[in-house]
Amino acid sequence: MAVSRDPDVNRAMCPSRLILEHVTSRWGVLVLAALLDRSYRFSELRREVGGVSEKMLAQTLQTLERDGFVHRDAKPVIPPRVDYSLTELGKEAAEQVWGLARWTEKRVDEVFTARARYDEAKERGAAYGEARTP
Amino acid sequence: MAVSRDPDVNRAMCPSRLILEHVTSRWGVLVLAALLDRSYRFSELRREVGGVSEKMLAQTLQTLERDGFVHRDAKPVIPPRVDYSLTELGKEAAEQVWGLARWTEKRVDEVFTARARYDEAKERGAAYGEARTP
DNA sequence: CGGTATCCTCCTAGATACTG
DNA sequence: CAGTATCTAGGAGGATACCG
Repeated sequence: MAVSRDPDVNRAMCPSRLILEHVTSRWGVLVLAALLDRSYRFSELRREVGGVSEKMLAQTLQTLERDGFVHRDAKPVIPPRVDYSLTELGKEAAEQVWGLARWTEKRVDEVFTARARYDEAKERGAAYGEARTP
Repeated sequence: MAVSRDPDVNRAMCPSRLILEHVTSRWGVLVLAALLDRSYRFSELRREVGGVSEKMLAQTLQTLERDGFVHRDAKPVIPPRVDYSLTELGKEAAEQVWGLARWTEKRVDEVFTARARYDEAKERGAAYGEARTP
């Protein structure tokens, strides 16, 4: 039988995996981090985050809104004005992922050192010709 | 100019983003969580995690090893025996992501409620025919 | 301003087959 | 047992154009 066309459904063997995916997604992390400071308008957020396309920002915000992390406040004025802010749940989420992000930044040097060591070891292995069969 | 063919290079505007991606990746989370309990052999880990292909498990382990989170201990015996365990850095990483995962699990009900509310609101919007132009 | 709709291009996960 | 090599479908995400 074919699996569902909705990727969210297929990966949802564990539902929390999906939520994790949403909040740790490339733009999800940055959006949550930005909104932790204050509320933002769409274009403002786009500039703040930097490098995100309209499509991806809209998609990210919709996902986060649907999950109950972000509140969307669309004012019926012309020109349109839409403000995004964190819900209480979203604030918790943002603090969690931001905590992880901060930890990661703290350890980035150690990771780089580890990588250099790993790559050098590989290099040496290749140099001493350990059973390479090309 | 063309950007690099290595996705890790392109996404690395922020190096910590990459590390985050490695530890929160689909299988990364589960591998770290498993190794938090004890060390595992390759096939053992494959069974424990469940649903992971050999290729993806190998790739995940290599990435985590390169980042300095996982220690690979290959014993020169026949048949081969390779044990994987967490380094000190990896233990920290695992605790961080596991913390996030636990938080997510705790809030999964609230997220589902939020989603139901969101979907229902969309439904109603469509039902009352608000300016749909198909 | 704040989005959608459409197209299009890579990337990546997974399946399969093979090796030391 | 513990992986590597190769192939492929399809999904993620960017570019572009358009709408209310």
